[in-house]
Amino acid sequence: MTTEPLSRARIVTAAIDLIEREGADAVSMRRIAAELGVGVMSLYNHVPNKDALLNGVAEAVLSEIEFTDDPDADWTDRVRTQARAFRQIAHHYPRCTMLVVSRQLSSAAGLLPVERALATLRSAGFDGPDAVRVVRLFIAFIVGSLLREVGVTPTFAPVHHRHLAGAEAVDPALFPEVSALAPLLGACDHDAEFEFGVELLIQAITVLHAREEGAR
Amino acid sequence: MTTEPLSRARIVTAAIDLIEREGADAVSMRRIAAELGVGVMSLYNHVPNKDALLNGVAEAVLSEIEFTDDPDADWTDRVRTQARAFRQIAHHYPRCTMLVVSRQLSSAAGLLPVERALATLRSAGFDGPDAVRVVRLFIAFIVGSLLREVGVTPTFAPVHHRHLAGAEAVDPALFPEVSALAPLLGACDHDAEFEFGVELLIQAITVLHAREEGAR
DNA sequence: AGGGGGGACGTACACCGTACGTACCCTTTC
DNA sequence: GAAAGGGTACGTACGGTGTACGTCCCCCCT
Repeated sequence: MTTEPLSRARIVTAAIDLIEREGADAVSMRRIAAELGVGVMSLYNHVPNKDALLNGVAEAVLSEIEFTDDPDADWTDRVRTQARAFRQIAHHYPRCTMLVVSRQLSSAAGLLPVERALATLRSAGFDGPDAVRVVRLFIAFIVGSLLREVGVTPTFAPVHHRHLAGAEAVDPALFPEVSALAPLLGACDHDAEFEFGVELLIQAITVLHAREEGAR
Repeated sequence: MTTEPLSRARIVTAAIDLIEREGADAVSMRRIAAELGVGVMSLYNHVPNKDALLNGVAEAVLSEIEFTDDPDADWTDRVRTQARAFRQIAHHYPRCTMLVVSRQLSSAAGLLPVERALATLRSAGFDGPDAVRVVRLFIAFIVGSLLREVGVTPTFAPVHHRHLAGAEAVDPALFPEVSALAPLLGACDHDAEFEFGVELLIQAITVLHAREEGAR
């Protein structure tokens, strides 16, 4: 049996697999070591501590985003594409999403998406401050969307037909709107919801863009 | 000494205090018990387990949002006000924000904000599906903003002048835009950033609103 | 007065992250 | 060839965690 040498990369991918298979709570150094058929303390030869390992996981996931940027396309299309690319994480690594979103990584992995977004906006004619503002707006929207999609943020979905028609659903007297719109709130087409948000944002920054062009 | 009887409420507020004082990592059943001058296992007479306790914390924080809704105001003003009210949590309980945002609570506490938002939008003339979409859009934006504000989400701030002018900052060859805009990325006026986003979103849904009115 | 239920508490267990010491192997140097 | 050195794997051990379980005591109700 060719037991290839332990390495940071192997540890990180083992952690990712474990998280996707059993959830973030299942992650422990012992568990990962067992997964790799290795002593617990051997991990520490390649990773300073658990926290750094989780940062590694976040970076690895983040750096798998495929940015196929076509510089000739319309800037709105490029923005659309980049936003969708970012959202891919939630599909490829649903249970790692929380991790990616909830640790700030000062490494290069985290900077690439920003670089691309800024380049797109700058080349479209936005000035520096506006480009930064718009990027932050998009990131906030995408992060919030991913969290909802991953099932973690308050979807604020009502009790969602707890199994049967649990009569204890929502008190229509206290929450008239919520209970009236319960069917809509209970279901969520994440794709459609995301696209709606992206289009709305793009349209909004388009008028910002027009204003800048006009002022020029 | 009038040692008032242990209660779920007392436990939850002790947890909130502890989190705000020492951060979420400091929370342990033993720690909270010590804080209350009480045996560890006594807590379990009022709270089924730690997870439920943290849910209680999230609900308590969430339910402290002050919604002073003026039904006579312009609907855009009401939306603005509600968005800002939600953001207040980040200021009152900065270190609890992550908790509020990262657990889905199916209790009534989580439904109130949605109820208010839906009511505002419906009374402004949005139909059901659009109202739900818009609420979700706003929640995504606000959640994402709060996470950034609380310092947890990838601000994607570059190395932020690590102490001195650390020459290892950002490679301008790899990240030209990021390094060019580093001063802007390094600083973030959260208030301004939030207002920018809210105004842009409101403006965007205003045209959606106009379209609906026109079709009527 | 007696009985019963609920709250407070101590002990115990399985698991966690990781500091530290040890044994091995592989490479480099004489 | 031998010796020396460094990096890797590993076991043990410590202080911490959540919580299951059993015991005690007090208060209230009959």
